[in-house]
Amino acid sequence: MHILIVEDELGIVQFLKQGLEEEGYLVSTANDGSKGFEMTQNQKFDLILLDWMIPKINGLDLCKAIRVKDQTTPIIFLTAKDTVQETIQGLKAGANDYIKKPFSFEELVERIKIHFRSKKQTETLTLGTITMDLSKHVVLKGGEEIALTQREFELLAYLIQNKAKVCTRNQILRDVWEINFEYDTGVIDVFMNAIRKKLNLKIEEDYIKTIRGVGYIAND
Amino acid sequence: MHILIVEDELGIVQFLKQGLEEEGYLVSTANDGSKGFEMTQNQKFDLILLDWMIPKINGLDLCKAIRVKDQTTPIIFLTAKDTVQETIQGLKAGANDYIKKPFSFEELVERIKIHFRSKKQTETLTLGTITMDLSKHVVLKGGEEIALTQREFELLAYLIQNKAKVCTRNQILRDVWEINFEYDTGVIDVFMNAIRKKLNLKIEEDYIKTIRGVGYIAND
DNA sequence: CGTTGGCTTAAAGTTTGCTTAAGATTCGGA
DNA sequence: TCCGAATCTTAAGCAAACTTTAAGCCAACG
Repeated sequence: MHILIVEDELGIVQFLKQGLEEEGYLVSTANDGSKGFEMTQNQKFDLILLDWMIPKINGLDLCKAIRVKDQTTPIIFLTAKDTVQETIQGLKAGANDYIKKPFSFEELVERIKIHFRSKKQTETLTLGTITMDLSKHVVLKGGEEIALTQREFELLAYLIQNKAKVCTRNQILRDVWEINFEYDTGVIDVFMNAIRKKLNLKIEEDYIKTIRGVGYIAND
Repeated sequence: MHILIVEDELGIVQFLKQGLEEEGYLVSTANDGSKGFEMTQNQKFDLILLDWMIPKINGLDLCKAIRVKDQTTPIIFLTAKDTVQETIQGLKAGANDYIKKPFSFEELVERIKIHFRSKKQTETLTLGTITMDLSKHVVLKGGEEIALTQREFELLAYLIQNKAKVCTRNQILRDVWEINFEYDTGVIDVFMNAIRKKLNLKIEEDYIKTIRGVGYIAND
């Protein structure tokens, strides 16, 4: 995940760069608007943090300029405390989110994560000896490929993404089947059965446990 | 964590309420603006979800009205797809965040969590040497896992959540069994017995006391 | 010491989840 | 476009686990 920070205050830049790198992100910086624009045109970033008050080209115009060619990369504005008006303009200009200075670093990270949620698709998930590559749609168990159908794949991915948390039947229906009302015919059971069978889970590797009366839980 | 939902579409309300409750939040609802306003004046919520188009008082005016007395409680707007303009007005009126319909439930939960970050949210309950993790549905006593059934789990959690307060049999029946009329066959006794037995409570660690003629009380 | 309320136990009743198979539905290729 | 295969969904039987009832016993409190 590659983040671009466009900001002129050196202290803030260092603070952000270091913090985000510790979070595992690749971070590039630009200390003025035109430099920032140049960089966005030459390479692809996964997210852009944009200060409002920057030299050469201001944040708002830079945001608009980026949006001419690229409507998808999330842009988060860092706005000064009392410039709600400007924030609003930023949103109009195509920013996805805003965060007011002074902000807590934790909150910023959470905001960033939200915008990465949709990109999570490229991630690989693991559960014990099981590996899933979401982008390639491949499941391996101990290096051997397991053929899963679409729904089976989604269900397994969902459980792993919520590793160590109980997933209720309703939650599963809501998030995997996108059924938003109480309605249980036992589909989930059928799919759990199929997954367990295909993965050939032994007793000593019951990565997916049933919690009677509640739902299911995945755990290494 | 107590969330207020102000929304008139019954389907959405139910969907949100159930989902958020499963996430461990306490949820109250109001189906029009004036009801919503009344509720905010009479009690304190930790977060407010506000639809734009609601009867009696619209979301924008309600937001402004709430902000007269209360500038801190986070307000998240649920806005219709193509009303960016309105979203902006909402932000002006003092909302902290906005989310566009149709939204993914997962994203909503993430947004809510951000606003709760400052407040600590304990997902684990403790009682003496006993620990309960609600999301994992696990009970530990001195590090050792204790297998409880669904009802046993709920009952124990209820007692711990009401630590140091007497829970009458009727309250327990109402809140754990969801029986809202006087009706006692002695089920509670049976479950208390089972819990005490499984937790193997010694005399010197009688975390759960019986109050004869009244009910039960949990205390470290 | 008798009455009341709580504890304990076991058996009956109920629910839940697993499994299987058959009926829909979807999708791709001829 | 139509057909066949793969996938998804429904439904029903069964077994196991859980919940409730009920009855006898015991302890607390007057």
